[in-house]
Amino acid sequence: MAVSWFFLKLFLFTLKTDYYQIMEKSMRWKPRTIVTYAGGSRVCGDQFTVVKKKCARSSVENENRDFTNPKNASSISIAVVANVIRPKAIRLKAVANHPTVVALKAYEEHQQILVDAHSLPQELNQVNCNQSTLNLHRSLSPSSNTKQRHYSSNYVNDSKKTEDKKSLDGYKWRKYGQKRVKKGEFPRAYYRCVHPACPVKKTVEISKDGEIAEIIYRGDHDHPKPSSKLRDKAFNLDRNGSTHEKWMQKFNLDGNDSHIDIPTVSASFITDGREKATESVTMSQKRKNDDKLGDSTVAAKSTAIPKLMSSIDESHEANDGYSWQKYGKKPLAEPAASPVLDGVRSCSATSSAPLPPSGDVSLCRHLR
DNA sequence: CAAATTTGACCCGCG
DNA sequence: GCGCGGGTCAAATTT
Ligand SMILES: [Zn+2]
Repeated sequence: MAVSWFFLKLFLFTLKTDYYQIMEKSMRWKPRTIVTYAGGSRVCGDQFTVVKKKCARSSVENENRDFTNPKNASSISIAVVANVIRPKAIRLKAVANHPTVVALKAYEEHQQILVDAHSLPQELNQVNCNQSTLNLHRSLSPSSNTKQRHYSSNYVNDSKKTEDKKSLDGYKWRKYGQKRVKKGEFPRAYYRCVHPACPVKKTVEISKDGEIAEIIYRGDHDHPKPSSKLRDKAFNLDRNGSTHEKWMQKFNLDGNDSHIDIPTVSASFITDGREKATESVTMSQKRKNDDKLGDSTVAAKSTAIPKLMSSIDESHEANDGYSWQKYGKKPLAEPAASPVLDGVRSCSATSSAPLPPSGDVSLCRHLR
């Protein structure tokens, strides 16, 4: 009872909290020593070791892409984990038929040009839950063996022609792994920013039915967000063409980059369950073991990094506008009769370190 | 050929 | 000590 009340309170608080505020805070991650890998490069601390990779050819089946079904794109969900109080998180779910969402949907249709999902105007991106979900799907569903891409009809003309593969968040990522988590119910993809030496990583997760999408950002970009000419162009075009205003007006959207209320309907805590300060040691240790490159400068000086989860991810450039590259993937489907899936190490050692000064209650989880 | 993904194997903290 | 769970690695593939 008490707990419920508490949650209710928190929920109400959340409703009042400006979405942007949350996101902004959430993006203020703590810098830390990094041990990242980008493409064939490995970055340890300030060092940069490049590891060349070979190439090969063949075709591999991947039936783990069911969740990319376009029909799932219709579901709108937003998950934002904010460490409001502490390294706890809050999950927000958007109302599917909220005016804003509807407007966005209409706006999309209105877009004659099949603008890449990544190229929508920023203010729209920031609240386009539906699109966000879409993007998630795409993000998690690279071309399948059937060479088919399950993109929404609105975005068929995909990013392949955009200057890069930036996600809505404005950054470029490289996938480096994918796993089934939570009893295999949810596929989770791991991405890291492709920017050299950038420590930021993010994990994207969606439920089987595609209703819940979560994005967890970890780390802090140490570089500016790459610009998106295409997006800017599309935005300006429309804006200058008067249609922009019309639409914005019609749907009561704020034409400026000001705040747009996110239709929140539910909130729940997400406990990490691993909020102990243990990463510092374990991380460097693990690295020492793992690093065959002989890096030992991994001073994993970690301080608790709150966790941020948001399906708005790609829709909120201000938060993560960096570039990422995929550099791995995990099996999603039941490895039929296949050997037990190997476990995966958990490194999300989050600590309960004090919150950042500036009242930075944010959300992020420590990055190792 | 290079860059990006896919994937099964690894690693490791934790219960 | 054992196994699970989750994050990464890195060779194999795909683009
Ligand atoms: Zn970055």
